[in-house]
Amino acid sequence: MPELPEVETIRAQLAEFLPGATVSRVRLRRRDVLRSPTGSRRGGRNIPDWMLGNSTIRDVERQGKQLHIASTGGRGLVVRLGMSGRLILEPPDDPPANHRHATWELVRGTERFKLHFVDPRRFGGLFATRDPEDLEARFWSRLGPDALDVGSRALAERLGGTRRVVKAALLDQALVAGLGNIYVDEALHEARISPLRPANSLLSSETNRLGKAIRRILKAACTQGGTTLRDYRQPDGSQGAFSRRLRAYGRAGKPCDRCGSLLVTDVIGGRTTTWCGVCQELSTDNSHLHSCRQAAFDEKKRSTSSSS
DNA sequence: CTTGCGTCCTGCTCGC
DNA sequence: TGCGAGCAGGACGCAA
Repeated sequence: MPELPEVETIRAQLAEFLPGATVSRVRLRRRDVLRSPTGSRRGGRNIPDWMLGNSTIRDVERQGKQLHIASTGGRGLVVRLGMSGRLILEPPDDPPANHRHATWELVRGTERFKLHFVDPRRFGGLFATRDPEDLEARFWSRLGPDALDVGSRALAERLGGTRRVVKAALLDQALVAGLGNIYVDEALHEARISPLRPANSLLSSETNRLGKAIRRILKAACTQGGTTLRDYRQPDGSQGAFSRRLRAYGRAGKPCDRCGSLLVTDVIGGRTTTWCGVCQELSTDNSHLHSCRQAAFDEKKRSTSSSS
């Protein structure tokens, strides 16, 4: 399930191969995967144009979880990966994957390769853009600041503007762009903030911690090539290595690695959420309690590790 | 306007 | 061993 670090990993790989290459042929096997700039799912005779046929790739950009493949002529293609979407660079002798809804054949000098858009669950899609202004107006202006380097002040301002629980607010791409279920749980755990806190109840000390946690975790995950769970793969087929560093997501019932309490789970903001009910505090004025518990936990850890 | 919930879609896991 | 139910989740539409 690609979130910002996964999409950034994909962007970086594609940015090595695509710029300078020309699209010699396009195939769209499932028409409803492509949306024209008017929103139509039927591009008619324009499909090759909307899919960048005969144009040369200039750059591959990212904002939040959205990718944009820009051509030198101004047109572009926003790629949303949704849940199960993948972009696969296919060496000519690679076995074909199922659910290849779109394929681009690319040429650069004597070099030829294919790029496939694969998306079994079809939550993702391709969105044609006419030019950079169109991209800005219909896509990127609707996203909040990119989570990879969101400032703690910007974050505080935006969280302060909504009464939703902080878990739901952080999943909203218009508030901050790039977080999904995994990294929201990780960031809230690291920042010791309960997912149930109303977003506008956070103190500035807490939004500072949260901002730091978001940036640190996303950067670490980018370095590791993302988190691989189920569907996600890099364009070259390799897996991300961040999975084993998850401390909250997917660890319901297991001990919190900060205080030892068992992590709890519930549906919050429509998404399965895992957190520590003890050290991710629900109220604002008991951080002293937290530090006491942590000291006790550290003490316990020291004594058990020294005795074994 | 803001907020919350149902829906889409397929593949995998779990339980009987 | 086989099969069906349940779950996973990003974004959007609609309702309160």
